[in-house]
Amino acid sequence: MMESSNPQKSSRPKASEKAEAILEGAMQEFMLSGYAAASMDRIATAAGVSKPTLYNYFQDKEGLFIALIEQLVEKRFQDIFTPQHFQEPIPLGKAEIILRELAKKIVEDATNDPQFLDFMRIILGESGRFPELARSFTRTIKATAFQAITHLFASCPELPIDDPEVAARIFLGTMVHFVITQKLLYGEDILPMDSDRLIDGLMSCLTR
Amino acid sequence: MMESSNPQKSSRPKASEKAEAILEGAMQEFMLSGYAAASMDRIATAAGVSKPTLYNYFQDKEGLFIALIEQLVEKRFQDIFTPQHFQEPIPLGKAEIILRELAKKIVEDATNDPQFLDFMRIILGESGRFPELARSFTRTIKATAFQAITHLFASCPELPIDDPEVAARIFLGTMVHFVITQKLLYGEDILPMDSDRLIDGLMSCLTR
DNA sequence: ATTTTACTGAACCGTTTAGTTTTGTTACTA
DNA sequence: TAGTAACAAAACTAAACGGTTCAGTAAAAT
Repeated sequence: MMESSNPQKSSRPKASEKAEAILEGAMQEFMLSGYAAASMDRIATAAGVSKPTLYNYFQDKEGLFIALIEQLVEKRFQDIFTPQHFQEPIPLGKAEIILRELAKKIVEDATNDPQFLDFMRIILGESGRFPELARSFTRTIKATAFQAITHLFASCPELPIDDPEVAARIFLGTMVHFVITQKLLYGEDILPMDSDRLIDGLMSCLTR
Repeated sequence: MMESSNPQKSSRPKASEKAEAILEGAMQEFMLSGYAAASMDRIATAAGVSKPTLYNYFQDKEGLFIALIEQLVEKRFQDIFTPQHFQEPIPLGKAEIILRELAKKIVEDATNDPQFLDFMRIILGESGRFPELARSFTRTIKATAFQAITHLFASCPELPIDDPEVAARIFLGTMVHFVITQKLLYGEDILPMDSDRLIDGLMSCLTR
């Protein structure tokens, strides 16, 4: 009977593949236009799917948007927190190195992955009209990052940190604000600042 | 002849008042709905002005939006930088007090003035589609804040700061990121943190 | 008293929107 | 081979959009 010997052509795609294609099209469109200006027709076209099919997989525009952002939050979460940066125990003397790598990674992510900037823009810009998505982002990504960095500061005797939670806030705040200012708000052209210089100053101010 | 004994009724409002009313209506609508979802009809209604009048004062939706944001950038600039926080020379021993007040002011502004949060959301969320507005914000507000704080760190011998520019980045980054996380992204409910505790830790980490 | 200016309110234009329905085609299945 | 389920393509609805036009009115200037 030879069912579907050729999986790439002429055989019906699986349902999950359709949903994935729709989410991919939605990502393109939502990231390019924002929520309000995004068009369901363009999403369907970008996904290579008809509009009724789109509405068969997702209830409406809002539902598709929420599904997309939730998926992106999870993906970002795994991108950031799967590496071995956050295993215990932290070898003695390694904490500062790990922190420096982490700081560098934040800047590099924002520099090399334009999708990441679009994602930040959407989360921040729509946080008023989609507070639950912002909360999901905060609970999942921000909270985990704070925990990991706090742990890093706390469980390392070589770093005489009075208040590890506050140190984590200073660390993440400095780096995230740097990325927002330089990349999201085009500060690179207006207020140039070498990221290594900032990281050096930040570390020398925290690890002491 | 008794011209216009009653200035509030029956006399034609000045042109500048109309423009102001339109900008006020535009602020309500743009802050509530964002750029794309804002409606020119609703702006005209909110401003108490007919649509042709609206288009008599502003070329189109984009022009009105740009005019509004530019005005808000200037207003915010004056709100923040008119006070006597940034006069020279800095009296000896006053630098740390000024910095603490400034940090407190950032948190209080974000807490008490919901317009400020809406403004941040618009600037960040539309920075991709209106890069010139983001640049204007960066040039006017961010750059001035960096300069002032850098000056504060630099010209005060009691603070042994190696790199005043970096210190300013750490200071502003920590406080702005705190506001973004706690207020814009609802971190207050998820990751509670007392602002005084953060400010204490930040100051003890910077002034040493 | 008359002209000029500024405005309103409503109708209107063409376009676009989210979302639905209808029709035809294609692949799988009994 | 007939039937079914899934799909694309297209047309469609009803509403909203940005922006314009127009007739009429009231205040200001001459």
